[in-house]
Amino acid sequence: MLGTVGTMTEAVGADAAVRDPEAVSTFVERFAAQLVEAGMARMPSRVFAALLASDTGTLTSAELGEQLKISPAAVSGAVRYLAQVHMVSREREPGSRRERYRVHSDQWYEALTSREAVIKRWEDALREGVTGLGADTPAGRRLAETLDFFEFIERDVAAMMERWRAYRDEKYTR
Amino acid sequence: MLGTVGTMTEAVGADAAVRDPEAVSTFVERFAAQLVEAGMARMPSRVFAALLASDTGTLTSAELGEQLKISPAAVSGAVRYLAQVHMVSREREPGSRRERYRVHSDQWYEALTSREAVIKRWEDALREGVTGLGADTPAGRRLAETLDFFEFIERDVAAMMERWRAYRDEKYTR
DNA sequence: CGCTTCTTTCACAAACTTGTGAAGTTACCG
DNA sequence: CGGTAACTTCACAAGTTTGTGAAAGAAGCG
Repeated sequence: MLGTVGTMTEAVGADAAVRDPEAVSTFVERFAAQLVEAGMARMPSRVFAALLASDTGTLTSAELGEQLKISPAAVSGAVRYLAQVHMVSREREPGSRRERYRVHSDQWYEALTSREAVIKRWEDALREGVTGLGADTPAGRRLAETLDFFEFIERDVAAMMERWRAYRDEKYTR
Repeated sequence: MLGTVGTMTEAVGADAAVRDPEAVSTFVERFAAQLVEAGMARMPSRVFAALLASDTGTLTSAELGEQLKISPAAVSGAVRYLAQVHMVSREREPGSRRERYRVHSDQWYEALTSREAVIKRWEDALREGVTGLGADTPAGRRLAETLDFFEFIERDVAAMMERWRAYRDEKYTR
């Protein structure tokens, strides 16, 4: 498999030719390393970084495998994860078996910051804790305040993202 | 459930005696599980949750080991990590060999949200990427916008924490 | 000062995670 | 419909991570 592209008829964009692969690789590995440090698994991190550094913001499974020197299986696993957490979306160009993966700025900022599901589950655990330990105990009170904090953050982050969009529109769509 | 409720003579603190260990344990394990899911290692998560659920907000190494059924070595490792990321502080009561670990709300909120070091390193990697790929390339532009986003977030999170403190003071210190 | 109590360090076995080759599945294309 | 390109699933070997017991290291106390 991977019998070197040959036919460039596909992947129409193809201005990619002159990009310095060395520079791309350097960025990909460095940025991925930071994501790993922040807790993300290795392959998803690398795949995501590669997409970020692509000109169109999209890559096919084969391109990812070749660029990162990993098996199709690894690409598949990484992409499944990334799609699940909404950091990339998958598209299939009609009339092809190839899948394309895309990083959509708007979308992944949201995914990154909102982390809503995560916070929601923390809140649930805290709420149970307040009930279980008693809202009138010292520990219960501490948990309640923590819960309060998360609820505050949650509201405020939404507002922050609004401000970001406004700021960006002001700056870029002009 | 609640098997041995018998020995309530220990835990000298007047009202502290009757805390239901079952309820505490349930909270600790559930909350810790959420922390683990969010990327934190297992032992630090459990130790932190136990501190959160304690009445005074402090526990000794021995208490942690007993409550969580882990070795002193495990406690030591977990606490070292938590102290490093400023989620707990260590204190030694004068005239004792016992170390006490404390969760200080103010402090760990900051630790949780600021994540400054992390974001800073992401920004560095992105900045290098913009330079390496060229600020005038499509990919370079994408990285620049991402960098822009992080810089925005960073500024805004600081303001958000201010608002939280104001809100909390309004609510609790009265 | 030496004893005792508590904490930390270290080496290692067990458990888990990761990425792979290979087989299996899906769906375009002729 | 059959061929085949592309993606996914599976079982497993290699590599990490984790938590432990044992030994070493601090530090109050007598």
